[in-house]
Amino acid sequence: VNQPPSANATSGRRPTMLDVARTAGVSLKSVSRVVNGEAAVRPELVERVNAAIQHLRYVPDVRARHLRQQGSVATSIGFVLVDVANPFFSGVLRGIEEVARQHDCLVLSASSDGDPKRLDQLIEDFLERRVAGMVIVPRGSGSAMLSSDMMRDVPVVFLDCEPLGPTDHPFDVVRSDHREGARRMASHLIRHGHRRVAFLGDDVGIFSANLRLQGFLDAMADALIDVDPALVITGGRDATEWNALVRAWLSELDSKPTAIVCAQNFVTIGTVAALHELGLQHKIAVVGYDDVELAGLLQPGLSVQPQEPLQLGRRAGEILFDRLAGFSGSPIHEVGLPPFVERGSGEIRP
Amino acid sequence: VNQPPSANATSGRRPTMLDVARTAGVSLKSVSRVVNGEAAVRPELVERVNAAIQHLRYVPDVRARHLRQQGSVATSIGFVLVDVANPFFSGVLRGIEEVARQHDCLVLSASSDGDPKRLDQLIEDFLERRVAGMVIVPRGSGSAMLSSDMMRDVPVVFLDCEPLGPTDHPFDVVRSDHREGARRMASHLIRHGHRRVAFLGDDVGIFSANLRLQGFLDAMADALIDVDPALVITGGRDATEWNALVRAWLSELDSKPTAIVCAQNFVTIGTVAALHELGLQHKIAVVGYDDVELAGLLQPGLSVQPQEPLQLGRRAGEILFDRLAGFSGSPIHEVGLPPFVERGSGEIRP
DNA sequence: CTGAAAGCGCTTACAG
DNA sequence: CTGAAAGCGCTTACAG
Repeated sequence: VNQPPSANATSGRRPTMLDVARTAGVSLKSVSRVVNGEAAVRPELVERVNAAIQHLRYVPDVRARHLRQQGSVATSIGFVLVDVANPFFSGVLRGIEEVARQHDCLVLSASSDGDPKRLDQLIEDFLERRVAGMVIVPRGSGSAMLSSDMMRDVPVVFLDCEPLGPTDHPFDVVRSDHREGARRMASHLIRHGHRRVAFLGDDVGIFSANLRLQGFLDAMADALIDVDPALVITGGRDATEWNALVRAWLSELDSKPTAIVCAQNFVTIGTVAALHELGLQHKIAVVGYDDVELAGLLQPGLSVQPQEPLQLGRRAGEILFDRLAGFSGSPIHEVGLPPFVERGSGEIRP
Repeated sequence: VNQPPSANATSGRRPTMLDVARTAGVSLKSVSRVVNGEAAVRPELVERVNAAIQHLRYVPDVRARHLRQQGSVATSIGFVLVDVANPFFSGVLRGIEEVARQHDCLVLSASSDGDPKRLDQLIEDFLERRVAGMVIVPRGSGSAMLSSDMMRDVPVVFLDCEPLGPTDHPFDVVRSDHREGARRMASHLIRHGHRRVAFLGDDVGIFSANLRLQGFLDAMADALIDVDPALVITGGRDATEWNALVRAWLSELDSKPTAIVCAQNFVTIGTVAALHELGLQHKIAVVGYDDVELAGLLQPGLSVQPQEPLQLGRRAGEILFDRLAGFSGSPIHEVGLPPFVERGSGEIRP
């Protein structure tokens, strides 16, 4: 697409360090010294080399550099997330990126869509590229990678989820307190007089979704309320599906819920839209896990249990780079939860 | 963090192809053949090699592979965006990622925050990692990279923006029709009876923001309306800043606008919040560039000129891989615009 | 069908 | 302060 530079020795291929050395009339090693900013080089040589670099538009090849250096410096890390188009994950990515930048490190990211095969494939892809470390959202049970020792020598921080299964894992974890968050949401509704409280969320095969359901059940049990199985719904994939699902569900139901716990941002968006379309937004109380843009401007305002995606990403990044710097303490388990936000929808009484 | 595998020859370092060859009792080249799925290998050898690979948990090093292969296959591409936490850009990233996946290619992405120095730094970082191609949002005037021939041999697709300046560039472009979109928004408001129409947007030093302002001015000129400079505001950085800015601006203004064009998603969110907080949401008409989550559930619903981030990303990715496959037609300029969406806020009359 | 040698672009370890 | 040689982990080009 672009034109090659004015005639020089490197027609076609990119100039190499040897090309620079020849142009500058010095040895390969001297160029290497200049490129890496090593002190002990005669200023006049530095001049000549830099001139040659400028003239040839030489850009060093970090892949070649690291082939010999082996893993001495981190040049890129990997982030396996579920879907980068979900604002929760893109917020986390931004947080990781900020920490990586401080270490002159770039982030390779990819969406697994919760498919364990794809998750494993991506982890392998990252290993093949020799990322210095990985942040992984291990959603998708049955991952072979997570249980193998394939990732030895590569620090891993689990974010948002942990692998399911009985065995403990040796990795660091950064996530919100899914169980306590959901418990808090449900008991908030119960405290406002509700007993027919519904739970809408992702498949319970998902670590975070499972804990959130547990938290919901905790609150119901604490209040001695029997859970009506007809009020526990899972399986929507996006906001559009949840909208349709909620409308069908509410219209078929004999005894409607007076309050709903939405366990995730897309669930919340679909459900709130459904309630508005049915004209029930002032009748049925709703609380959502994850904050949503414009939530405060709805009528009623949407009460939520927020997460702090940017902060989660930063912490995961910091821990990862601590590991890369040699920190070898026992696995870190950072499980936090910002305060619940009341905006109206969660304070509707039955 | 993790334990090394049971005793084998590669204590400490990752196993190499040579380790596999020794374990399997074959030559280096035979392992290479098996790893790359070349046909002409005796089945029994394939067995032995695969067993050794399993045993050692060997993962090939693609960086070493490509050192010799040079740019024959694309293993990663770069995406320089403005802010991955902005849903517009994360949607685009998702679209690029989908196309890259079809080519077994990973995406390296990074946020420039619109800083030209950072933009140049990121482009250089990507070149150093020898990405096969790049999608770039060239926001930030004064980039040296974009005007140099530093990127020769590396296909580049510009997304959302193009470099500012008099000179033409030889790169492909995928973006929405900023000027026409904004013209449409303003003339929609004018058609509903407004003459005091305000424009709130990013700095005019930004390609897209500039065009959107032009489109606004086009519509005003077409309607023979003089633009009041007090009604053209730029400079907010995020929704929170825009909210404060709009409230201050509206309270200081003698003659308020009856309608507002918000040129970007964060501008829209901040402005709509400000109007709601001032109780003016039914008094002043608003239209926004970019669709926003929950926009349809507000009172009144938010009318927008949407973009299709996923689609933009996909097209940029497709064009990039066409170039990588050898397509050498003249630069592609894809400038599209989905239909305007009426939801109420843009149809308020003065 | 299999393998020994040279080379990709750089760094390390060593000698001057 | 400078450079020639060996090597990082793989592939290419060639010979058998």
